[in-house]
Amino acid sequence: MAEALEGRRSTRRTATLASLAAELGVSRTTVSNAYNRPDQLSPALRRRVLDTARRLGYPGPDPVARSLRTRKAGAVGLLLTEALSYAFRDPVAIQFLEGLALACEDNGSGLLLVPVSPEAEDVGAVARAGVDGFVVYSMPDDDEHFAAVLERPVPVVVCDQPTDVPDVDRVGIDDQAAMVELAQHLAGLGHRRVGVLCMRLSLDRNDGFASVSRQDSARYEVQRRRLAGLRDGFTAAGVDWSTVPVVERFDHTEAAGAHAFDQLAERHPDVTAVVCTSDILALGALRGARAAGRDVPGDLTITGFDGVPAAERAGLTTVRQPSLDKGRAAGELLLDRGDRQRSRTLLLPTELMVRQTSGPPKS
Amino acid sequence: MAEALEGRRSTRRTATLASLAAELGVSRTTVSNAYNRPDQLSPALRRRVLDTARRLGYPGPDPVARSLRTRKAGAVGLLLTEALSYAFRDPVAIQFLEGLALACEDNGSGLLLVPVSPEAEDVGAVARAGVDGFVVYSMPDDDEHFAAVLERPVPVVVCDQPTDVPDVDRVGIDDQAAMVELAQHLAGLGHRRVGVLCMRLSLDRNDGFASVSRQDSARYEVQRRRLAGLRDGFTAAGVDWSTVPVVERFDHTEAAGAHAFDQLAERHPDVTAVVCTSDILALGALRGARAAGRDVPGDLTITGFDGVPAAERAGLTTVRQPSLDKGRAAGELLLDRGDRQRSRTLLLPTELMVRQTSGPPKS
DNA sequence: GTGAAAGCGCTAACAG
DNA sequence: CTGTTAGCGCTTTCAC
Repeated sequence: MAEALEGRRSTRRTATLASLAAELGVSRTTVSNAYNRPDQLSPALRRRVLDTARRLGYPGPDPVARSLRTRKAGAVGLLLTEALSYAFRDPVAIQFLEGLALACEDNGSGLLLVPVSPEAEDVGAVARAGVDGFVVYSMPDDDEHFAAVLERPVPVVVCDQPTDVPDVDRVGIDDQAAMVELAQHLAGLGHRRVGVLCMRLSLDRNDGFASVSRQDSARYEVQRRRLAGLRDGFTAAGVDWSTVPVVERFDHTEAAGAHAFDQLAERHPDVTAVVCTSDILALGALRGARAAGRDVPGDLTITGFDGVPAAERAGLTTVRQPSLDKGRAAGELLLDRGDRQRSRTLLLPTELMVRQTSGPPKS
Repeated sequence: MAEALEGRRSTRRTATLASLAAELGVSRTTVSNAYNRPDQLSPALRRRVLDTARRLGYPGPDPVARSLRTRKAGAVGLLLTEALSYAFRDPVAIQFLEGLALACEDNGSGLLLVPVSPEAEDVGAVARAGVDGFVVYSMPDDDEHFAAVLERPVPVVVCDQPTDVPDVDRVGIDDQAAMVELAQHLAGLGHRRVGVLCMRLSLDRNDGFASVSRQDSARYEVQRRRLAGLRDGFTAAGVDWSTVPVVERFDHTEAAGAHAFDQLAERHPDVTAVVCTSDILALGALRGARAAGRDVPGDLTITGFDGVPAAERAGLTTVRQPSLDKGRAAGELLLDRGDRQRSRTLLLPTELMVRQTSGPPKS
């Protein structure tokens, strides 16, 4: 980045507040006031200062120097699970971003997307971010970037995962309870032979079946809890969870969902319901199932999680979560003045959306 | 923002590089080197420095102070047409963002979304952004925020509009030529009675027909050029452009597109083709047309512009533009070292995608 | 209404 | 390999 930006425009690095003051024969204070406290000087003098500034090409107080002095950067840092660019492919993340952006806007704060290189050791980006606080979106347990955030002496708000971090506010949903509810819905319809499609459970790629022990030790708390909710709900309905096939996918795409469905269906052709831990996966599964000639919900039930717009269009039965509200709440939690006593946790409501991809089992 | 972030965590503002050095009995340089130039001191000493830092709760060099000293912020600022949050609703903007994020990632730069309040005078946010350069996405002519960006002594890259800004690089497409091609396609099919749906042409809301003079004086250059392209293309086919109805919409949503279609169809029921200057509008028009019982493309042709995923799914005939590439190119143009001589303009290719919403006129 | 003094916390020559 | 010297550009009491 060093010389990268040494361009045409940047060469006109010219006047400073001090040189302007000298030129005008006034003190630096006065010039500073002209910009920051217009009421502290006569309008005439202020006008003179600003005019001279323009003539000298003085661009106004340097933002970085001001930040150093005032001890505030005017920006919120955002740390994301994946590469920065991935966020713009995931509809849930996009909605979260929109909500967060809204909160920042209201506050006049900038939103700094912290570059987290692919698998980078480069924790440096976190240390180098000039921000007044961090919002951390859905990180795996024991993430080093997150650890780096915690090192910084600024407030932090986590969305979703990980939970139970001392001195850190959090906003999320009750993933486990939401899944219990979904399981009850399906069990109520009569489903007993179910299969599950879930997102990655650890940092190492495992595109295939996930054992119960792998499920329980998942490094992604959200997935762990969603699976736990399904286990609780189905177990209560008399299903032996250890017999329930869970297929994991590292990539979070519809294609992955479709392929995971094939894998599940091949080995367990008898399942009557496929529960997916995300809408994207479910949408893919739906496509895969229909491509395989299955009738949904006629002879197969498929459900998702998240409540993205595409799921609604597809009539997918799913659990809706307020992604945008999570973003806004995270921003507000970070930026809101006031009662910042002990760490707060905000759990937002979810809603089971029964639509057209779930029904009673065929037989 | 001031006290907003004075929280639990932030109170542990403690050691500085200087106090650490004092504690260790070494110079500040040494401590600085421990962080920035590990090769400049013995591993043993470095370890001692780092250990003591941890013990004292020293979080490492303050990013803002470092930025002041090194004269680089490590971040790129992004200025967007609308409120920050709008960007996350527009699929074209999202793709642009993704591309830009990719370029930033590669460079290890942060991406700072500059908060531009709704209709804010608050140009201050631009002045206050600690960034090494700005990417400006599709701004109207004579925008004051953009003007504020130009005041800053840093490099600037504009995407799309406005064009012809001195000393500023630009990336975009040839909107006019792309529309000429589309017009030729439609004229070739035999369409002579056409109608147009376009995005806002100025900052004041005008949800209705736009006169030729309003078209020509549009403050949004992209819309101006797309309309000009249509005019050129259809005029060449013998159409009197002054008779072509152009319906404008301030909001860029499918609902607006559908409603605009109704408005057009009511007053000009005889048009055989509706050309929209964006896919969103076209998707809305398509919905409106079908809701009105029209057969597309049977008795009505509808086209879009942009090439968003939803347009592909809908089989919409449109002009595809490489939104992601534009974002990446903008980032690279800003960050790439090297030949930064005079201002560069990068025009990316577009492609006419003839799909299932265009066909010969009915009669 | 205006100025003087005192750094914010850090890095970068350049000596040693 | 380590320390000295000089600020980066600005804001902010606190007197005048």
